Amino acid sequence: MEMPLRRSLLPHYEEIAASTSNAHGQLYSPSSSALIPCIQKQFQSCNPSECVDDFLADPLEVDSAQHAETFLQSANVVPLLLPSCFTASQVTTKNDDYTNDWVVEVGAQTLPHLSKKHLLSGSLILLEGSGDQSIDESFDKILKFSSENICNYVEPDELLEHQEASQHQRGIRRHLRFEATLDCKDNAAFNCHTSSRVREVVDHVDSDHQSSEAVVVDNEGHLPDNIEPPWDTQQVSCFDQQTLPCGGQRVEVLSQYAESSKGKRNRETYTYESGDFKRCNCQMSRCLKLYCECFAAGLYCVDSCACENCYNRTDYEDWVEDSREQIELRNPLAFAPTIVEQANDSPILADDGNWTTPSSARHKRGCKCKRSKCLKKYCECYRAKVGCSGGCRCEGCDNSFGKKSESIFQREEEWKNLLNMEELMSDQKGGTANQFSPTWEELGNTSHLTPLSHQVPSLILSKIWDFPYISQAQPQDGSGLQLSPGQLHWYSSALASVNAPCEIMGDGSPHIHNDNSNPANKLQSGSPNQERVFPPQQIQSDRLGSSSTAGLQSGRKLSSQAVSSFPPLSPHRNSKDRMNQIEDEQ
DNA sequence: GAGTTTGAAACT
DNA sequence: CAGTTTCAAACTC
Ligand SMILES: [Zn+2]
Ligand SMILES: [Zn+2]
Ligand SMILES: [Zn+2]
Ligand SMILES: [Zn+2]
Ligand SMILES: [Zn+2]
Ligand SMILES: [Zn+2]
Repeated sequence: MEMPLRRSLLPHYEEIAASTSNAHGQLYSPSSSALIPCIQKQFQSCNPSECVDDFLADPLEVDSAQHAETFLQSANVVPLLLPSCFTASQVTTKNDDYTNDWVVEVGAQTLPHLSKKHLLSGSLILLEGSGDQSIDESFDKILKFSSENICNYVEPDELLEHQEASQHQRGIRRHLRFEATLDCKDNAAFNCHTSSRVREVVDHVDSDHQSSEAVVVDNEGHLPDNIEPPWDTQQVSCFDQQTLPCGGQRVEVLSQYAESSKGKRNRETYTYESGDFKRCNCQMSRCLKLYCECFAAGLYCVDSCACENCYNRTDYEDWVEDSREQIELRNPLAFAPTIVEQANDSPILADDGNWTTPSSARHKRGCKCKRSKCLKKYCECYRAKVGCSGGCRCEGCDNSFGKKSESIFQREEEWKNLLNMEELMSDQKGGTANQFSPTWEELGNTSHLTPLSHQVPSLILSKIWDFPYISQAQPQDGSGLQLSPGQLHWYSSALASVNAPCEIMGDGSPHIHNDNSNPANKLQSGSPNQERVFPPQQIQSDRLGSSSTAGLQSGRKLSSQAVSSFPPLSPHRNSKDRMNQIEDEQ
């Protein structure tokens, strides 16, 4: 199916999303240079009802694989420049009011915790244009491609009913929504099949067409973030997994668990074929503490969350931000990636007779399990589907992904201990004997110590992969999730620095796990996983440099920031105060 | 769905 | 840093 191209110049649109998505629903992040020069070729708003009709009638029955392949070839672009960083709706362009330059933003207003100061120089660099004509053409193709999945629609912002908001943002907003989802089910990068799954469409009524201001709206609550696309690779992640055209109507994808009446209007429900979208269930934390898995993963809560008194919403972006900062004050690495992949360059002979290089991803902080034996999801290591490491303080570890005692880290520790002992021994030679000093005999049998391979940290997986629905062992595109600014930072800063990603086999488990409780497991069973592995030094340097990004310029507030209605912000209020204020509200 | 168990996060 | 409390998920029935 080839949807008509809806693209034209729309000078009255100040801001319009230029996201590029293929039929897999994945966002393609064009190689930098392309974006700016071509960005003025914008999308024409389609007739809303027509769009919706299209959308409902034929939800992206596109020959996606072929299309994507053709596109990629013709575009002559290397996928994976910015894999799985953001959703289509998180990429926006706008004309800077002052410089008249086109600005590309990745998720500034859509990423929940993201303010402009968090915009990474890396991603911006990637998106800044060079004027290269061939890339322009490529991007043209991208636009063409994505335009089939994109349309505008006008909707009155509910929040504009707030006086405060309307003072700042009169008139309508033009919203881009990419809120249907696609499955991608193939281990080949672009050999995917797609299917749309739209649960719920919420009608909104147009109003006030007078304003020329167009704001790409936040994507609060719009997508089944935790949809479990059976990505088999992260390689496909140049594309957003969840884009669909949806004009004139606001399409919300809501969980089967979501309350059907949250004051929203005119709901019309469609059902997904499958999927478990439920997420957090917080009651006391307001989803502003690490207790909340959404918050901890750097995601906004979604409608499928069953949380109460949730502040982890775009409406409360400032509180989210404050809470983040407060937590990072306590632990600067609180939102840092927690799963670190260390490439084990010692291939082992797998059951199938092939040589494989087992992953040695480990939890950075390690667990402290006492009763679960690291055999249940109580254990963070097990939950992340990684083995326990020397960093774990677990007791009676029986982690089936790798016991602490068996980990290369443990072996490394043992070797270190051994070497320390040797040093002690050599020191002793000229010194006084110590009854507690080990003897060479006490150094014992080292036969159980397997030789250490060169263990180079090669992949730092974002904490987002810890999220139950996005496990590291089932690598999938993180796009579509509303990443927090910090999350985006950790992630895309690493990605932005990548020069030549290499690949390793991604299934880190040397063991066979039949985790039927995880739908993603079912969907991806039997497919080889591949993960991107990034050069360690760059990641390291990026991470070290991460603390210096706070000084990045901040632009005008974006829609989601301006519509916060609870409670009014005091300009000089610090984080602690704000959090206390929240406490007081209770 | 209710109740229990668990270990991280938060707090002191 | 350690001990305690709080919290929400995982688990059990
Ligand atoms: Zn929550
Ligand atoms: Zn949530
Ligand atoms: Zn919440
Ligand atoms: Zn454990
Ligand atoms: Zn562990
Ligand atoms: Zn363990």
